[in-house]
Amino acid sequence: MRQDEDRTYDFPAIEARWQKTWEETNAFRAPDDSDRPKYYALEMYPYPSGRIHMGHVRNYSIGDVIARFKMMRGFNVLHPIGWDALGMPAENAAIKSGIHPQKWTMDNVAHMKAQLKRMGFAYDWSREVNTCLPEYYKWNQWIFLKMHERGLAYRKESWVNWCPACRTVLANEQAAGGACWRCSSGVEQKKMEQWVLKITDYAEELLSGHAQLGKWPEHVLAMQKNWIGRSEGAYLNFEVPSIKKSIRVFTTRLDTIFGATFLVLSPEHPLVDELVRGPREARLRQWVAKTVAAARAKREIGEADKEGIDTGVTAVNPFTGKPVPVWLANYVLMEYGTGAIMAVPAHDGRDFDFAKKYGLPVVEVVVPEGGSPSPRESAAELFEDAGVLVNSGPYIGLTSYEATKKMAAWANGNGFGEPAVTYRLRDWGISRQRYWGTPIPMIHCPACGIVPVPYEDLPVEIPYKAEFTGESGSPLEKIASFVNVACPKCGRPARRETDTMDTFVDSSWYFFRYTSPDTGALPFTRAAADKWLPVDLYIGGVEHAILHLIYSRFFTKLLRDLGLTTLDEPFPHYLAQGMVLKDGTAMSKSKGNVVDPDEMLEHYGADALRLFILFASPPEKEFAWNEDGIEGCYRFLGRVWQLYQEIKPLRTEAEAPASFSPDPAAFSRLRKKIHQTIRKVGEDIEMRFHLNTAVSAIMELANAVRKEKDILRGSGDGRVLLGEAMETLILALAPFTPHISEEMWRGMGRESLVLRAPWPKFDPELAREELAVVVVEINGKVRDKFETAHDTSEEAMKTAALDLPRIRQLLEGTTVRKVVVIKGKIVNIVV
RNA sequence: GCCGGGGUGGCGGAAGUGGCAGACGCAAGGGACUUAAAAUCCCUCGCCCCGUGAGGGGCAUGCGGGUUCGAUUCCCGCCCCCGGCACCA
Repeated sequence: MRQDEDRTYDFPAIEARWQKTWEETNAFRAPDDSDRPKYYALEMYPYPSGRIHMGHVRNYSIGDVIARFKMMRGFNVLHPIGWDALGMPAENAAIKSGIHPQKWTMDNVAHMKAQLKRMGFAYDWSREVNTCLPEYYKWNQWIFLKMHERGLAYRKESWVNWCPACRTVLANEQAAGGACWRCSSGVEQKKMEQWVLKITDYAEELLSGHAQLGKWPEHVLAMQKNWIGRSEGAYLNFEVPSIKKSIRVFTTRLDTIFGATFLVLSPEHPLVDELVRGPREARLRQWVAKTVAAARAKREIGEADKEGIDTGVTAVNPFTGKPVPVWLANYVLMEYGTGAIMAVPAHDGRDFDFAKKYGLPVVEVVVPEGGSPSPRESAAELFEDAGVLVNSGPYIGLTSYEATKKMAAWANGNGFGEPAVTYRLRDWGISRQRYWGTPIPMIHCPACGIVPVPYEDLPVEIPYKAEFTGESGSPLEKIASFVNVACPKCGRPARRETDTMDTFVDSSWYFFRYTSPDTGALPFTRAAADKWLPVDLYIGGVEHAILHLIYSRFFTKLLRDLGLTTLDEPFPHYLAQGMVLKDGTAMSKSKGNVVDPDEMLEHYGADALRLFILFASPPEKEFAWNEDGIEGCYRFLGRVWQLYQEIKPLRTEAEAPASFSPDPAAFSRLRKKIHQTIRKVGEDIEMRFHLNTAVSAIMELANAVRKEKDILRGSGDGRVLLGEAMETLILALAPFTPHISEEMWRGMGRESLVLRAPWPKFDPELAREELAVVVVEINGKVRDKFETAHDTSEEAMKTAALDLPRIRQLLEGTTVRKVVVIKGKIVNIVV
């Protein structure tokens, strides 16, 4: 760790000075009425947990480079920030230390805001959004009421994911893998009534919308696609004569229907109650009760052994007319499809395992083209692909594809089935039994039922006075003044809903609010949204690939259908930033490997920290922290500062000493480097987002200046060029290290801010190498090289190559069989 | 199991389109300055071999094949690592 007296440049003073200037001049304000083209740069807003961490620093540094670069490119840049300020940590802090969630949150916001300012991020703070303020969450409630009107918000009793540690319900997305997304506790299953948003209405569009997301990382789209889980197939009804009802199944393999030797229902299936009646009822009911409980518990951990029981009832296979036994088993999920399946053990590993265990028949009905049925010993040997049908009555010989089509038509025509599409995606449960969230604006009236809070009564504010005991149940339930309310319909005493909303509701539309943060009439104004959206570049951690990013897409489509926007997709370009690691794992308090940004700011300053975090690794890759790296970037800035100190006075000094003569080679080398750097840095930032290589190109320019400066300072032309090189260096650094860049820009005699300076232009002619280096290979191995004009003909290149002394020597005694010449690049001699 | 993404020096990483592999930085070693240290500056730096030296040669982008005058890049087959989903019918 470096000592203060070692500073090669006074970053504390420089950074403070420019942060003050930016603030005083509202330098980052994005006017709504500018003629310049708009650019909306957005990074995921933070949860105000207390302090910013390196993940934030990385995320926001990447976004800041883009925002500042676009400003220099002449765009009217909207670069806002805000706070995802509702959520459980605030409430947990209240339980632990007695600080009110509001105070805790607002104090954290104040602290983190100061930290972000010390990083020098170019935010338009006039658009700051804070979701824990009633003026924000009022609109969560407003949107919820609109959804309720349209039947998109409804109440549902169901098994829900329950986190015992957080003591609240979780959405499926938040309980992926059976673990709470926030605290990693094992999730339990509980039957509860809760509020649900009908995201499944948009399942198809969320999937087809991917076509518009060409600038998203492949794997994020894959994850979403997976999550939505679209599945094409058919519903098919099996008559059960004994109860005069039919069992409906969903299958994607209608072509295997002749091999459906039994049906399996989930023990939670609604027909179970009827099916179990009869002589074995007691035993069956006991099995069902046991299995439901066990399955609920086991599903958290993973795979359970397949267990089942025969109901003794038979259904009729509608294609064969033959009876098939109806079983109940733990491996069929009530949540997916219809909760019942037709089991085809010959072509499905799970059904096969089950059939083997209980001695059920296996009938092979599909074989590979040219193949024939053969006994299979294990699930791994099964033929599970599409093929050609056998043992399938009138469909024998058809391909799976043809058979599926004909069978679907036949089932449809005879009224016992139809084509269908199902999704894995399920509706979004948003009820949370917590205090520090948006109150769901509903009232339970004994007479009128569930009544929405009238729009004019919004917001339903979170009551300030509450008890935070950590006991089960929401603190809101115990606040009489909150709970007791007159029914808006009949005026009689009623109870207010005490569930609050999942905070992912807040973050599903905050990017709209930034466009008109002060409007009181609607969540946002149509004009502002139309002007600024979509977000041109959205940057954030890939951990939100399915949660936040799918909810936001859903809300955008919903808001569109409410007429508030015309937008289909909010984020056409998403840059998934990689994780910040140390010692091979993610930084986290529990692992004790956290590097505090404040400490780095203290020792190296914001510019060095920003530069390092951008230089060490490309944005989408993981970034491994190491202290020596930031040391190196700090040293680099020190060298730039030295160059600036040396070059600055050359501009104003008298004529260059005549005793030196200009060195034309050095002059054109540096001039070329200047133009190449402008091109490379601009392209790396704008086209490829390769910020690490942009930084290395800037370093190369600095190295070139250092190397040539002592020769060039001897002539007037050389001095002018050195000044130009220094200014290029400053401009190129400006998006990365804005403070030191402003300081040097001012020092070079420039009046306006460097962030207002236009990004420099390069001259392609000057950026071009004047001579091409031609590599000469013999049998693909480099043997020599020579320089020549770019437009040297292939014939001349060949002659020149064969004439090189070294090549002539090496070719002695061999026969040249072939010579491959690529203009301006290579001559490969094959012998 | 399925779906995605990766394997390049001691390390982080470069190499838009098949054409000099290892840019830039870190670490390391040597040197200058210094009473000394820090800071700073200069030089060396993929591995192996031959040569006293200048220099020369071979091997190298996870492994094995293929296409090509030429492959880190394209194709086929394996191995390993990371991420996501996981009884989804």
